[in-house]
Amino acid sequence: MADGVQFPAVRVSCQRCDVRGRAICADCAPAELEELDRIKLYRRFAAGEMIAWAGERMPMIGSVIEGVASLSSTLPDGRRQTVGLMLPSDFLGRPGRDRAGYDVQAATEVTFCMFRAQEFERLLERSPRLSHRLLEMKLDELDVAREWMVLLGRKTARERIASLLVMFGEREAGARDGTSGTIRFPLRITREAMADYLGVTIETVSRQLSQLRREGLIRLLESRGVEISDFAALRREAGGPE
Amino acid sequence: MADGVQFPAVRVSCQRCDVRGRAICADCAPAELEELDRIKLYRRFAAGEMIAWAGERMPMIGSVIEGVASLSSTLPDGRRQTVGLMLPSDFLGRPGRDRAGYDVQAATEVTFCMFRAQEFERLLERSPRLSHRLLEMKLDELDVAREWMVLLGRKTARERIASLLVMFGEREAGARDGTSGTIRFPLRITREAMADYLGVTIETVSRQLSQLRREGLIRLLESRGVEISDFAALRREAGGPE
DNA sequence: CGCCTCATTGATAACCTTCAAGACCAGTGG
DNA sequence: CCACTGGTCTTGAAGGTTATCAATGAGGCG
Repeated sequence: MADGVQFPAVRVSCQRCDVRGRAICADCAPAELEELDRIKLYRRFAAGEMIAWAGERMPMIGSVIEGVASLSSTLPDGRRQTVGLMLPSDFLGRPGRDRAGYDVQAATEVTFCMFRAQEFERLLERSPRLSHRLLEMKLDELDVAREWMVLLGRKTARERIASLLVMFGEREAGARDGTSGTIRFPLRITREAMADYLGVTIETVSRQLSQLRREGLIRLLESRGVEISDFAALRREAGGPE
Repeated sequence: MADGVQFPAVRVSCQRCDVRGRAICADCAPAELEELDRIKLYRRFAAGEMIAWAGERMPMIGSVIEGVASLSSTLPDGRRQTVGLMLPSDFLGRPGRDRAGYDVQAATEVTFCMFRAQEFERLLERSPRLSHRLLEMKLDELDVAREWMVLLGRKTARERIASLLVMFGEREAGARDGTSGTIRFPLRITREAMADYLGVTIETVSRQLSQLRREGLIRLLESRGVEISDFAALRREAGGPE
């Protein structure tokens, strides 16, 4: 695990935490929360910084508080595929394993709430609420991973881009279905990160975004912003259940 | 859940079960095993039979005892992607959800050890050993799913076929690494099932298998059998970490 | 035997990658 | 102030890989 040298550790009370209520600690009783509070540590990582390397020891596990971290695998010849985007409240690391299964990289600046793996595991054994919550979260991750398998295995480049925009848009605007108004939000991640996640090249990402722009489905704003005037129309381009 | 009309229910003692020791019940104490024994039911499904439909109620969950079941998603226009192959000992179903997330189909004849979802969940709440085991198994599934994302996102058709053969071969022969001798095993599933899992068409599966055969890396035997003389060579064709 | 499913093979075309060039921007140092 | 550099992004041209369409063969079963 890299030292976040340029970003010193910070202490924030769990009560005031942004993801309290939807992170691993969501169901904790006050006593459990207190225990977590005692062994936790906030740390920040700069955009692009590695948080862990596949196969290396990873003594710290924990929750993403803010920002986006990517999990990715690299083939021997350098081809890379992102297999998960960790967003605020997601739990990073596998209790019971002391080595990272993937490269973990901060895609944006990331604030991370860390626990020493061993201490956390001990707490996990004593707390059914905590382990039940972990199970639920990992089952959700499994569903997301499988949904992404459909995208990677069967969708066209155009549909992949549209799917990503829809996913971000829903997160951003709380835009469940009847999103009639105009949505505008920052993509946050680079074209390369998008390409790695979508299983295409950065050129294809760029071309498809331009194509959607030319067709009036989206507008590209500065500093990686996008504007979607007709969210339902974009969703139709995403090629289904999403 | 479809009625396995043509295959009547069977009772088998957990003690004599093929997957006892690696299924959900692996860590169970005798008392827990007895409880499972009481609420379980063996059922067989014919090859091709649907076990559950995505979005439909799925009142039974349980372990695959024998055979292969596929989890797959279908896009509105009919494109289909298999997102998981459930092999003997794998646990099918998500406790806490009463609807199936995917189409579940018997790819071969399947023997299934079923529990009523509600009864199983009650047991799960009372047994930390059971729930811990479930967590471990689902975390393994998550790793497998992510490994497959790399295949779907980045590997060539040739590498996909080779990867699948390597995966089956390892399962079959317990062929960890130093597999020097000739391996021979049945693929069990149709070309269509392979294609759905690999994110390619059946024609591509067929062509790549023929190509590998022409190059002497594999031999195609009757009734879907394959023979691999140089397993390490095939593994090299699979394009990496596997 | 006819019909069905499953599998193989060929021809053609579409889609996406690869290779290449250039735009834009921020930061740095002369 | 401006040139230079590195990183990010866009766009074009060419080529390769895989999908699509189509025909045929092999095997099982009524």
